[in-house]
Amino acid sequence: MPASTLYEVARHAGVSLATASRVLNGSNRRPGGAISERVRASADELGYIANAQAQGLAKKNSGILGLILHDVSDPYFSMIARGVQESVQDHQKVVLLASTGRGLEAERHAIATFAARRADAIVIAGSRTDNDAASAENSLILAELRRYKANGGQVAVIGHPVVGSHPDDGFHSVPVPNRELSSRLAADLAAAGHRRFLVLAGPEGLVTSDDRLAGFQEGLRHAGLDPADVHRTGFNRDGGYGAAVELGARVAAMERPEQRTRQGGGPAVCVFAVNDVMAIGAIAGFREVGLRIPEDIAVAGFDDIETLRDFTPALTTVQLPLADLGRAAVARVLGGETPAEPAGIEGTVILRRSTELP
Amino acid sequence: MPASTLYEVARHAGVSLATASRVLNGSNRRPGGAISERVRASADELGYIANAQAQGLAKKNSGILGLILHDVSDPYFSMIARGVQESVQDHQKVVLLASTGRGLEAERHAIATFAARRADAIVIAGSRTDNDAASAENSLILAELRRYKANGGQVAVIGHPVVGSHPDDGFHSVPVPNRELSSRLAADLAAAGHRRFLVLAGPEGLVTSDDRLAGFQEGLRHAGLDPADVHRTGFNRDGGYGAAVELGARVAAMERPEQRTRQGGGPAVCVFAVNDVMAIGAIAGFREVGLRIPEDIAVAGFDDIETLRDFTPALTTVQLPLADLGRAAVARVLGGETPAEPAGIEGTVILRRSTELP
DNA sequence: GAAACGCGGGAAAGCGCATTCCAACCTTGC
DNA sequence: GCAAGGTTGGAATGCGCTTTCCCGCGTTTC
Repeated sequence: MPASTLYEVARHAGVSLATASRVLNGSNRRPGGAISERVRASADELGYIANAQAQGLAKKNSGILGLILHDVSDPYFSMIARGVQESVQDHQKVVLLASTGRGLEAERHAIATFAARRADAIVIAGSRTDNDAASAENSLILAELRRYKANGGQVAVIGHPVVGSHPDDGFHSVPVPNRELSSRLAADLAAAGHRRFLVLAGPEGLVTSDDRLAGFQEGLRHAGLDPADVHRTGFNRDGGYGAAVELGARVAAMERPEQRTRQGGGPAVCVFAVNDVMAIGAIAGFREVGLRIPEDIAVAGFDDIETLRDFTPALTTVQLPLADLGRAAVARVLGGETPAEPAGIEGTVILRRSTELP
Repeated sequence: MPASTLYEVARHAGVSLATASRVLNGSNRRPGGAISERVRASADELGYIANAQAQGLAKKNSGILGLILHDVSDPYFSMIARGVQESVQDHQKVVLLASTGRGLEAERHAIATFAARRADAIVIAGSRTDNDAASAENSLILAELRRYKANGGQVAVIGHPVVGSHPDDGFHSVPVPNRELSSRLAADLAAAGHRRFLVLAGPEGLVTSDDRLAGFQEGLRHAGLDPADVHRTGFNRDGGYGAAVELGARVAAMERPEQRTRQGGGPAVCVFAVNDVMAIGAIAGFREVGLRIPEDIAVAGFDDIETLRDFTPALTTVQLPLADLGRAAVARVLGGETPAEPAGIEGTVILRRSTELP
């Protein structure tokens, strides 16, 4: 029992294909009431379901939005995915998902796949990588994106723009103020009394990580403090864990500068892990080597992942409206209610127990 | 600059449409070497990208797998999504995502949408709801699924089968041994010395929750213990939190049965929250009212969510190979390397600090 | 009352591709 | 050397739908 076609519905209702099409699938010409009734009844009776592929071929749009993520199971991305998904649903479209596992070639491939499916728009989330090793692949990605755009597709990137892209390319972007927020985090931490810092950053060239690092240092400088030490590691939980185990003892042994003047304890060092899962890993690692948070060492993260809100000690972090990021990206490419927020997305520094001083 | 078509490539290479089609998009007839070369070169030069919609229309499959989830941002589902995504990628297909937010009508709509796109297969994850209120919508879902299947689609359900479905329907399923594992958890907890239990369950009719509850009681019975008290609440973090705040004081005041015989403390009650996020919420709630875990009250969860592995105290839970669940579902519907695992999926009870007795 | 007009419905031309026939060609085998 | 069988490339058809164009009809206008 193959699905019934529009043609069958038309015949069953005693009208032409054109008429059936007009009444069932939106057209600017609405056939007369009686006929519409009849067609709709026939469609119902036959259990007609329009073939979206054929429609897509005939009209020139597919109703598909392609979403490219590094990893759906990462809470950062899954939250963005949720925002995208919701918005897209409002637009009566559907989302096609691709996970790249941070691979640039996989990303290029995903773009090509979406292009092949004639996706109306593509939203890319996830940090760009910008270093020599990646430059060849970055330009392939750029080329693919340009071709896609030239064929009428819309592109939005969440976070840093595509490496090498030019404003004229017309790629939309939803900037994430990583730099500013990290700077503010540094300022707040300094204001709270922290003096020495260590940043657990991702690999060099990972733009999000680099931005957060740079912003943090900037904030420190504004506060009149020395720049933080930097330790590069994996941009994930294990990176944070490994670094903590490796550095734990050394870091804890550092002398707290004002220990002489101000009585008493508190951690000598405040560690800023450039994202929450790294921070969680780091905390686990520090504990592994016998350090207490925040008594022996303070830890701050970035993202404010929902699942981690009940973590103990409560994690100091920067809240990012992840779902909104996704929604904003969709608004950029599919139009609709784009509020006055093209200016950007807000975030908030949240100081919690993990960086508390006695 | 519209995308170039196969026809243009063929003309550019001086061959027929048929030949070009045969060399570029897999066919069982491979044209001769020289010609293939030429066609491929032309395609390259013109930047040809096959139109998947047209291909889908001509062949009768779309290369699309539809994935239906309750909520992408829920770590349970996002992990399944990851498994599905990976497998699907291996099959050179693409995944279409739908989130229902636990709405049955949304689920039906998602199925219809996927059917319209002529998805090759549909994978449904997420607990079924089985109660009177849902029965009308459940049968609509069932009807939609049957129609989809009748048109040649494959269906796989992770967890409990579709409510009302009959084995003859031929829907694949990836059973999750919720009952057995909960039973085992109860047994292990009993063996560890716990005697009184409280289950924080989801709303009645939510099959996953009901199964875990029933299994737990069963395990308790086998261990010769009294059945646990049951408190129904939301199947999410806030449900756990609310219940904990509400019940905290009362629960903590309960007398530990063998307190007379065996010296000393330990929690009087062990709380089993039917999923990890509820457990986390419960822990936060209990703390809110001044209770310590596990000294004053023990808490266990279910799922072993990855992000929660570094939680303190480490959460006793049941590990479920979520990504494998997704992979298995894809294997069922798309074939391929289906190991000898159609028998089912394994899980493991993991006793951690959150239920430790002194 | 005739001409101009608007409107509702239908015929038909694609959209970009896979695939079934066909015809021409090239191998074989005896 | 010739027929039978196997290849190979091409013409044509159709997948299910949208949309343009056209035609016939009932209205309006002077």
